[in-house]
Amino acid sequence: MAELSKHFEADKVESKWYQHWESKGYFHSEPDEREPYSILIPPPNVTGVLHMGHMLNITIQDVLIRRARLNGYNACWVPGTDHASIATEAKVVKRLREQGIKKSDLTREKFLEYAWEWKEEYGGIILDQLKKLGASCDWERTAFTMDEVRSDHVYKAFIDLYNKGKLYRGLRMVNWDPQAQTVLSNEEVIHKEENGRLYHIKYVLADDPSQSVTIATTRPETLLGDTAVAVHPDDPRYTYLKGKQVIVPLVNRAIKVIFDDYVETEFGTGALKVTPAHDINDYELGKKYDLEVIDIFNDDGSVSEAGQLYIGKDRFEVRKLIVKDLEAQGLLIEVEDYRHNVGRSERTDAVVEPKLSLQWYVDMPAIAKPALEAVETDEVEFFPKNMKNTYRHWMGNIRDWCISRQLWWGHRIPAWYFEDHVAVAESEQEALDILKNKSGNANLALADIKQDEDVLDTWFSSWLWPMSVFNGWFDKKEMDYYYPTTVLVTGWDIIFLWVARMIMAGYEWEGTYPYKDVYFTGMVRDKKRRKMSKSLGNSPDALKLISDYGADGVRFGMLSCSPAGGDLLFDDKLCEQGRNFSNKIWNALKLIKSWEVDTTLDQPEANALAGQWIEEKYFDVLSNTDARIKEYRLSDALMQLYSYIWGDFCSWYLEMIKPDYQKPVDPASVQTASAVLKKICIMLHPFMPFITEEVWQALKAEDEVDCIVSRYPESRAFDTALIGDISQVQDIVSSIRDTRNQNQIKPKEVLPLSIQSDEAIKQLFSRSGVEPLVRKLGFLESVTMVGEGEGSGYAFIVGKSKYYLESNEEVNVEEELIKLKEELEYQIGFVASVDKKLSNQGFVSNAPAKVVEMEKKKLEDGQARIQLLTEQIQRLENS
RNA sequence: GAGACUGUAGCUCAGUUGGUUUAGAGCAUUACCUUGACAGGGUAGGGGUCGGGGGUUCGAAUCCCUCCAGUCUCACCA
Repeated sequence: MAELSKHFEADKVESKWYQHWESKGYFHSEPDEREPYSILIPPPNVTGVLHMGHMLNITIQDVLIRRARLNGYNACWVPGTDHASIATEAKVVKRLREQGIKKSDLTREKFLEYAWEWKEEYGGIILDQLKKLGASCDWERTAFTMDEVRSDHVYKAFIDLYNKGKLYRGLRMVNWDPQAQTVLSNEEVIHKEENGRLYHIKYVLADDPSQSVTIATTRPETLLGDTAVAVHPDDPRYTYLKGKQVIVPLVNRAIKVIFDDYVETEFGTGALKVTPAHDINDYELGKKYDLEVIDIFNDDGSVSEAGQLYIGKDRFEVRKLIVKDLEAQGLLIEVEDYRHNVGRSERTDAVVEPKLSLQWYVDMPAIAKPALEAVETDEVEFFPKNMKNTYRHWMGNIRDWCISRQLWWGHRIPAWYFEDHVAVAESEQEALDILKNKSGNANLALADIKQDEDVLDTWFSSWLWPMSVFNGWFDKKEMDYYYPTTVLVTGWDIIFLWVARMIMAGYEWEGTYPYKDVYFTGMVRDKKRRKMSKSLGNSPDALKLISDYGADGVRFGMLSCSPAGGDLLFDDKLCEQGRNFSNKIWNALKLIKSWEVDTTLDQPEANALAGQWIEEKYFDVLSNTDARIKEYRLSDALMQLYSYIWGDFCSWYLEMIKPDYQKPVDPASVQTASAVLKKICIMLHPFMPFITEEVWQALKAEDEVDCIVSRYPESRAFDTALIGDISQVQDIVSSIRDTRNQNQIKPKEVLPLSIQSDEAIKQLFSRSGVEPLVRKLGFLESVTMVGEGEGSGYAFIVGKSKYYLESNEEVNVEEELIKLKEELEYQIGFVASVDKKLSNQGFVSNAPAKVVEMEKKKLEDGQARIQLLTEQIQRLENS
């Protein structure tokens, strides 16, 4: 074998193995007789580039899928992207504009051509980036929400819901994004407190200009569309307004005054202007009092003809102008600063404009029930559990889902119109037949009917993802095998947008859940707990991180701070730790490989014991890790492996069996060390696939398979007595080191040790290999059993036994006494607390026998230590 | 406004139905050691009255009440 490099060279190794795995087809899955383990990627936007959230998400999914593969499941991880209507259309429009092309100059078909071009060019970038992280997705299955198979599902779902009466077209007040010029669902509107102003404006009475009423509004520009002023019926200040009309300033329209207890007398002036076209509450008032609805805005947020004034100017510009004009006319009474909630578009950040319009809706209460129950009963299990609360609350108050979007990029709504008639159909021809029927006009031609111009909300395709990726409605073969999938891994921020709707869709069409478990990851934040964002510039470059720390290092970093649900405070340091960990493993391999083997040597007892121990401990860790992962506690699982590999394997085990400098080693020890390191590779592989494959390859036999497709060792019982004994050995060795440390004795200066022998000690040292092991690790010349009162040198206590490290140095009696007395004090306190417990009759009679036993043992041990300490103190004082 | 969650070492967090040596881990920190596996490594240490206050219990970080601080979700009154 070629000389191993000083450090683990991640970049070379990663591309090498990824290509190898892919070319061997290890990531690909086909239904077979094995049990499936399937995961669907939460499809990232085609517009996206890899960011920290993806990295976390992908790493977790890859851990689960690689683990399933190693456990012998037929593991299938389906990747893909979603078409992201709003975001993608915005990017395409921008790109066209840069080329001097206006969207409005293009036909729908031409625009879509450009859009597809854009998608082909950029849509795959993020998937390629996932590969850099080591994602073992089945790339042959890569899906896109707008490809043919997926689209077929979307249309079918729409038509089916419509036919079942669970989808309708209705006139409603919607959230309008004037920048993207489309409607948004409630979930796409982000409400935040912002600084605004409350304008007090005077409306004079129509029949008596000397009298007036002053209203308060945050949006003076909407007065152009006012059709009433409202006050509370019991408000004594406004009784004079009964039966009166007031004049809308500037436009000079006479409107009526209405009296409704919706108005809060406390707020503002207690008088409210009513603009039914531009406020949801005003709209309700309008309906109640049959008010005129004047829509004063164009789709881009500029004032329309209906506004009469400021026509064509933007709403925020108009706000300024109108304030000035009101002031000029003496109608602006007061302006006060006011903090209030403003809704902005999640995608464009434009202030959302409430707007009345005709849109398509899904009747959510009609389909929510089974999905709510499924989560309540843990048929679909949430990790962490408390996400159930959030889910329950939203599902219990669910509102209809507005699914039309006034865009071109997406699935065009399969609805055709003729006059007032609507046809929802798979094809234009079918729609024509329906409309002929509905209108009673048999001569209706294709040219007479018109398809809806709008497309569907992107989530309307995403919610079908668990079914559509397997072509589930048109071919049962894969569907029956892979569905329901095993687990969904996603951020909690899209629980409503996506997760809840997917569960609903699962029950609506398949009668069962889309996945058994949902693992909600936290949001990645920076050290200061700020959300990672482009504008803050605090989001590390994902690819740079990988090149700096290696994919394994970054995976380690992401995982080691990823409690489910909580925030994840990201710090480069964690990746550095991961990189160092890779390096540590690499060097363990180097060490073992560097040993010269002498086949004539027998295995020393100590090495045999060490080998047994590290093997038993392996199975301890294996079963522990297994339990953690079942609960999706990946961070814990990884920490277990980290401390086993770094602590037990490298720091203890390798030191135990290490031959003296430049001495050869026996074949059995190398054999065990290699075998355990190989098993470590399998165990760690899901977390850190590259380093483990590399090390595995260096150790594996010619005819052995690659690490990625090998099998986990069967979990088995392990020898707890042996593990306990070695743990005692470790305690003894640590105490020896501590004693040296505290007394400035060189760590490797070879000294004799005597032990005041007792039953426990005899038993421990009767195990073959214990004595030489203690000698080797403690740098001891000899280990001698002595009787009570014998032994000299630095004394220390482990368990309830006394040890003496003999040294040529003069023992500093005074210092030694101080230490011993401190220790004695602690032990006395300890024993007192235990004794207090045990002398409490309530405790002894109520606590379980096991607990009482434990306390008695604590007491005994403590008392024994007190005795040893007291003796030692006396001895020193007398000397 | 309604609800949820969190508060444990300098930092990030574990602590499973109240009971395993008078509270654990990782990182950071301190001292010492180390030119032969290790972008360092090793060894050992210091550091917390578990947000405050009550209560239930033989026993509370863990259960209940209350206060304080923070985070988030949903809904929103101009």
